[in-house]
Amino acid sequence: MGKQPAVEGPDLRERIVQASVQLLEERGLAALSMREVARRAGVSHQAPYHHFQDREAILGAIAEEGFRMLCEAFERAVNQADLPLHERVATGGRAYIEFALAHPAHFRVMFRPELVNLEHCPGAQAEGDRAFALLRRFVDDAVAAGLPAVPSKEALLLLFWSVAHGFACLALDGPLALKTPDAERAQQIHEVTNALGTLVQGVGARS
Amino acid sequence: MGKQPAVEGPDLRERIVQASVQLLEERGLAALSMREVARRAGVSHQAPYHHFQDREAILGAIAEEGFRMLCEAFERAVNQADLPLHERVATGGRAYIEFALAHPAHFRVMFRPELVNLEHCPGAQAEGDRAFALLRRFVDDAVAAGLPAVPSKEALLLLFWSVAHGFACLALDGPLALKTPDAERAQQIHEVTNALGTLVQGVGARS
DNA sequence: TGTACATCAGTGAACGCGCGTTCACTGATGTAC
DNA sequence: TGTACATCAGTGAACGCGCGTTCACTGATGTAC
Repeated sequence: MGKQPAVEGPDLRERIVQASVQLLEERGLAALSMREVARRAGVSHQAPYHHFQDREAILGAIAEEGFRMLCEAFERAVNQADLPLHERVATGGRAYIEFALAHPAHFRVMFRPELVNLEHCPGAQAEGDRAFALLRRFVDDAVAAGLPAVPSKEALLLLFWSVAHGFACLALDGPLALKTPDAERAQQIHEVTNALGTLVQGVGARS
Repeated sequence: MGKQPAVEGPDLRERIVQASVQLLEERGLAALSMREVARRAGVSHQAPYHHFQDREAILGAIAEEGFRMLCEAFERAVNQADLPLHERVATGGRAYIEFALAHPAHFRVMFRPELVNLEHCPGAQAEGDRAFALLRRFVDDAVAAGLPAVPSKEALLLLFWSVAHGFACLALDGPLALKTPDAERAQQIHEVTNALGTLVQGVGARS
């Protein structure tokens, strides 16, 4: 029971998501219509409606996939061999930024509630919460390792998040996208995350 | 020569910009069409074309206005009475964030080159450069006041910018927009900017 | 001073286009009896 | 084992809508002579 009927090629649902991501990266949000997606996936313009109620549902699936990838990348980076605290902070930020630059379409969709109301997309909501929990644990660990929680853990969390998120936005869509040649981007990421690490180190954490 | 013909009410050009900002704040980018803007400004759907070639030109005018406002707000905040360095850093960040939250439509348009190619909008380009120059001078002053330029001035500039920009994005469009009630927003802004100030202070700058 | 012409902001009808949406259909798979 | 029915992914024609764009027009202001 519930066995799927045979489908030619990979799952159409998955193909639609892939086509949407590709479309977003090439031509941006405004170009993402149900009809264009169907065209890209090589099916009739009605086919996508069997898998997604509307555009927002497709964006929700992309956001879910994005949060899952971000969780993986962040966890992998942070759980590396025992690093000193300031390097762990720099590494975590780097993982976030590199994820954003490697998956621009996912990243843009994940953080715009006007596009994807997460309440309509329980899967994306859950993955987003998981990512947030990882970040919270990261800060907890940092404080346990000697970082003073000044003025509060919440503020530190927001500070770390803001640095990584802000740089990602500036590099992805902001003026940095034009000002900095791609060749210097990696260097720039290292410098900014190291600057944050240095500040963290300076504030008195030596673990 | 070149004297403008009489116009009923305020300049139509200005009314179109205002209507566009209002439309962006109420219904977002996707709702901004030339026809809808004309409707809001109370003129025929062709009238806006006498002042703006297309949608991008309107967005360019909004970006220009936004950069001008940001320059004003930032300059006012930073040139206040002599503050110790760490407070000057916190104040600068606060000005940036508060500008973004007070003028969401302007802010969103200013930092998306896919929407407004600044090369097509020399006015916006110039104001943007001016804002960037202010930021550069802000960092120069901080370094002159004792902040170690580690690993480089560029990196410090990007770090400060990223913190303020990242928080603004998260609060405006990101998950923070939903998670944090408006009443706590001001407190949150203070905490984050103070956390940055504390780090700056800890790194050895005492001016 | 008047006359004739140029300029320019704004109007309103008409067009073709891509969109979301509705609807009747096809054809394969699964299920009841 | 067969027959009859249900389900469900995908098709393709048809619709009304808002959009950008083209075009001929109006009416006020400015300019040449």
